[in-house]
This record gives sequence, structure tokens and C-alpha cells, in this order.
Amino acid sequence: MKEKINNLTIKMLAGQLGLSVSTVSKAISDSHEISASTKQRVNDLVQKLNYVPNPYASSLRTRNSKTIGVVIPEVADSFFAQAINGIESVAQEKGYHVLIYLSHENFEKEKKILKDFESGRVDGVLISVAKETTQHCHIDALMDKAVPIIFFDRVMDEVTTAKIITNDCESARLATEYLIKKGCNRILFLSFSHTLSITCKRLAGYKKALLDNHLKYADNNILTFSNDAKKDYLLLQKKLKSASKDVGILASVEKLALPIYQACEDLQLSIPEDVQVISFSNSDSAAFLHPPLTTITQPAFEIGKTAASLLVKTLERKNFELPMEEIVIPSDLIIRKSTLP
Amino acid sequence: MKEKINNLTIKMLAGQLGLSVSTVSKAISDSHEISASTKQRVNDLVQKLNYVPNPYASSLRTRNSKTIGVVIPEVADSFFAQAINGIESVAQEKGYHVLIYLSHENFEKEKKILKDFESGRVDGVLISVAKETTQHCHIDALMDKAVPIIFFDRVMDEVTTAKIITNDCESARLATEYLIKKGCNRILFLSFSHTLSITCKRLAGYKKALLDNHLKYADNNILTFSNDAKKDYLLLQKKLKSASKDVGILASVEKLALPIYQACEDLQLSIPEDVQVISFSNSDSAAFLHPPLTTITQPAFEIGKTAASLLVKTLERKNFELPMEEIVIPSDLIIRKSTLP
DNA sequence: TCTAATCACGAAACCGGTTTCGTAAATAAA
DNA sequence: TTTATTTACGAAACCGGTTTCGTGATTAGA
Repeated sequence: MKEKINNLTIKMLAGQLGLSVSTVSKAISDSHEISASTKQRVNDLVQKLNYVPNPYASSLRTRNSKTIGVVIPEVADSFFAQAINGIESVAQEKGYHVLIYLSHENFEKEKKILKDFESGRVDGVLISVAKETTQHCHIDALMDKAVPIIFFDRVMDEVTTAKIITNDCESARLATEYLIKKGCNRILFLSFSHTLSITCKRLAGYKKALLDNHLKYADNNILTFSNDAKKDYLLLQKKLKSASKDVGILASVEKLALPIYQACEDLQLSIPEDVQVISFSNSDSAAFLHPPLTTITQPAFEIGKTAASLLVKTLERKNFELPMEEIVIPSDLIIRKSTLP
Repeated sequence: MKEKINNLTIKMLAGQLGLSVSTVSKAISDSHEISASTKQRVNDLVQKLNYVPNPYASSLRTRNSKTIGVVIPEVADSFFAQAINGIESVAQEKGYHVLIYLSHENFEKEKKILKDFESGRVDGVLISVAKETTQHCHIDALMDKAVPIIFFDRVMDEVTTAKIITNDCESARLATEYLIKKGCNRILFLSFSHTLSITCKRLAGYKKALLDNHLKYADNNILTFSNDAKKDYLLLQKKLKSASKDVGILASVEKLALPIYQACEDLQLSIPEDVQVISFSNSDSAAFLHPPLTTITQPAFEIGKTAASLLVKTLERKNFELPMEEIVIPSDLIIRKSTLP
């Protein structure tokens, strides 16, 4: 391997220019203390020698890293992929760097990640909490160290900080009502967590729609998926088998949609004649499923972008207080053919 | 906002313990110079006070950051999402941090990103180059600074370094041959770049299959998509309209598949009776499209994992030379119903 | 018993920037 | 003309760890 070359430092620049280190430093950061001509000389040499300052030396002294930490449960989900895109767009524009961490829905991993952030590695944090996360001690600890942390999508109500979310409750209510209007008299709600903010709110919306439309809520219409795909699938199949006609399904997250299609195919149930389906989903391919899937599509890119913008704004302004409330960006119900016309 | 608290430093620990800074530092890093009892005392206090060392101070001195930079064209593609997953799995296990950057297929952005890496921000780089990238000066510059850089998926043949790829040529050949065997006498090849390694190799495989099976290669069977989705779509539609029977399509990347379905729907062409389709794709929903899409599925997670493992190995071992050859992990042809039985 | 290692630790330099503070020269104000 | 500012720059401290080197005390070897 090549030798690690003794890197170009500001000291060497100063030597070549016959200036002091401090002058060069100030010239590079365009300080008003430095004359235009000196700045010119310095920048010419910077260009010529292709000088790139060491960010860690700078971070050490200034106590900020121009880096934001992003913690998400997984990346192979259209929502998070698009959210990252939004985050990155802001970061690139504002000169920030993005450290990404996956919690894999695991609380201990999430804790470990946030613990590391206490080191000052990042200036601020954007997080969508893991499924397993029910406590917030790790988040409090980080906030105690004055690291701004913003929730997006999956929030914790108990923590007082900015939250960028979509209208989970309302859009679930709307979707449920849509199914009811289309003739469903029994609607299954597919969840994968009892505790996650998004699934709770979506469930609340579902319940509200039932109530508004004088339908009875029944616990056995709620299917909570585990991590055991096979077991979950069998449970779903069993429910569908036993269901009478006019069944509707509302899937509260993207990954629960495909098993429904699978089960209907295996049971020779037709969508939407036998079973009508709506799913929360940001996948492009929803429109090309068989039949095209009616979805509640979240503004994932916008959510990521808004969260990142707010964080950067907080970091840039000296006395900018994080607004401690929720920003709600609404989702769209996109009607396709998995529901009746 | 909360005051930035004067963080706990190694100096304060030393003060409380009546030890020197160097002793504490060595104790924490489990140096053999320090007695077991002292180590115990130090670590007890570290636990008690919840001390987290400043990574930037450490990086500055040791000249490594335990951070790897990942540069990809986009994230909203199943392949890259899965690859990130693979990369992250290694990083988490080995205690590395992952900085992520999107080139958005743009050469200038990619250059800027790599330029920043010359600062020592990352210990090594994993990159899948942008569509626009045809030169490699930016990569050479980085390698000159002794920053190990590994290509994955989209490589540059002209650069001598490790490359983790799949068998693009062979799997395209296989897919094309499959279409021929199923009766296609005209096969469209959908590309989106003339220069990208993957599209070139896939095109080569396509050509080879034609040759092997005594079919003529024709330039007008190659559709190269631009970024103008509308224009591309019209072009595709036009080709499909003018095509005779027994047409096959090989889409060289995931995102080209859905427009095919759209076009066939709009033209009332039936898949696979009128048009048979195979696409390179890692999307889970391929199996649920209408009809289910026959795909060439790449080992995306494995590619990411392998690339990251190799990089970490290079970084950990003192004199580990990056093996300068290609590691090929084969793709799978998954037969579904967009091709005839 | 005397010398040679070994052990356990501390002082201080160091990594490469940033920032504070001091100062000589130039300019403005009185 | 004298004093007060402003300008343009440099010396040195500083950020918080790591590493080198030196040293007294203890142990091993002869």
C-alpha cells in the first residue's frame, strides 16, 4: 500500500507564503481582519497546491462537525429511502455531512448509536425510532448534552422536541371510511407494533372511521405481525379464509401489502371483488401490482427535507430555539384498482 | 436552547483519580503499561460519569476516523438500498461509521464529494460511480493520497483497484438467450447509458446471446433512456407499436421495468403473449406485478457486505494490500410470468 | 549482593486547525 | 500636530485526545 503522505497543512502554506499560521487560517475563512491582497495570495496557493483542511482539527477546536446523524430502523423501505433523499438534499446544499445508522428495529442498537452521539460526533440528530423503542432515556441523555434531536415519522409523544410527521390518524380514517363506503362491512387492520406512534395513530384513525360509520370495533380484526414472516402469513391466510364477504384490509405499513396479495392469490380470492385493499406505501410499483394497489402515500421526501432543514436552521442560528411542536405534512390517498370503483 | 455543557474530558477524569492524563488514556485503551488495579479504577469512573471520548480529538492524533465514505448515484433503488444494508452490517459489527453521499448521477457532484475525502474525513471509500462519470481523475487524486477506494457494481475498468461486481455480461446473455428460446425473434435492449460499466457489460451479454443464436444485432433495438421520462416513454411506445410479434425486452436496470408495463397497458399489449419482459431488478414487488416480472436479481446485500468487509480488512491490517482484482458474485435469473412458460 | 530488566506511571510534545490577544503601522479625529 | 482608531498581521494558547520518552521502584538474573 502507498505510504500515507505527510499531508499538506496550514503550517506549510504559511511557510511558503511567509505568513503566520493564524493569518492563513483567517484568510481562508475570509476574515475581515485580512487584506484583500493577502487573501488573494493565500487562495492562489490553496488552489495551486490543492489544499484541503483537516475537518477533524477544525471540529476539535470549534466544537462542531457539520455532520448530522440519521437513525432509521431500516433502509430497504421506500419511505426511508425517499426520506434519506430529502435529508441528503438539504445536507448537500448546506454543506453538511450525513452519518447513517440502522437500528434494525432494535432498542439496544438504537441506544448504542445515540450513546455514541454523546461524544460530539454529530451536531444534531434526525431519528425515526425503532419498533422496540418504548423508553426514551437514551434520547433524554442526548438532549441533556444539548444535541438537538428531531423526530420524523416515528416519534415519541413523551419527548418534547420538534417532530415532523404526516397526518397518520386522519389518513387512516379516510382510507377506512373509503373502504366502508365501497361496501366493506368487515375491515382488517394490519399492524406490526402496539407501541409505535405511527401504528397507534393509524389504528386510532381506523377506529374513528368505524365509530363514525356505526361499525363495531373488534379486536380480532386487528392483526399484529411479528417478525416471523411465515407465522404472520399463516395468520393472515387463516383470517382471510374465515372472513365472510365484503372484506376490506388496511395495511398500516408498506411491507405488509405484499403478503396480502400473496395470500389472496393462494386462496384464490380476487382483489377487489372479494377483498379490497388499501396500504400505506411509498413504493412506485404499487401502481403496477395486480391489481394496482390503492395507497396512502406519505410525503417521504418532504418529511426528510423538512426535518433536515429545521435541524440545520437550528444549528446555524445562534439562538434559534427548536420549535417544540409537530409539523404535519399530509399524505395522499391514491385510489387504484385494489378497491372497487 | 440548552447551554453546551463543558464536556467531560480525559483531563477531568485524571484530576478526579489523581492520575496523569496519559495514564488514563492508556488505561482506557487497555494498554499493557497500566496495572490491572488502575485500569479498574479508571473504568469504574468512566462508567460512573458516563464518559464518552471525543472522536475528533482521537482522529486528529491517530490520523484515522473509523469512518467510511459511501458514494452512490441514488438511494431510491432497491439495489442501492440493499447494498447500504450490507455495508452497514459490516460497519456496525466492526465499529465503523458510515458517511453517505449521493451523486445524483452527476459527475461534478461526485468530484466534489471525492475532493472532500482528500481531507482525511474518511479512512476509505466505497463507490458506485455516476452515470455521467467517464473520467477518473478525481479517483486517481484520492488514491494518490493513499485513501483506499473500492468500486462496487458500477466500476471503472481503467482504474486499478478492488471491484465487487456481479456477472453482468453472463447474466444478460443468459436472460437474452432465455427470451430467444421462448420464441422472441426481436429483442429490445433498454439501457440508460452508453458508458456505464454495467450497461456496457449487459449489452455485451445481450449481443453475445444474439450472436450465439444466429440473430442479427440491430442498433435500433437498443433504446437508451435519457432523463426525460416523458420522452423516453414515447420512444418506448413508438418502438412497441412498430414491433411485429414475438418481441422480447431486456431492461438493464430496475427503473426501466415499470415504463414497459405502462406502455404495454396503454397499447393494450399483453405480457407475455405479445411482449416478453425480463428486467434487472432487486425489487420485492417484482413478484407481484401484473404479470409477475421475470428478473435478474443481483446479490445487492452481499455486494455491499463484501465491499465493506474488504475495505475494513484493508484498513485494519497494517500491510494488507488491496487485492486489485474483481470479485464477482453471480446474479440469479428468477423466472416469473412476464416470460412464456 | 550487585546489576539488569521490567513495571507502572507522568511530563510534555503532538495532531492541525481556530481564536484570543497584543502590536506596529496607517489612518482618522480633534 | 497630537491623540484615538482602525487595519493587518503574528505569537501563543487552545481543543481533547495519543504517543513518545524518561524515571523511580520493583523484580529478576548472576
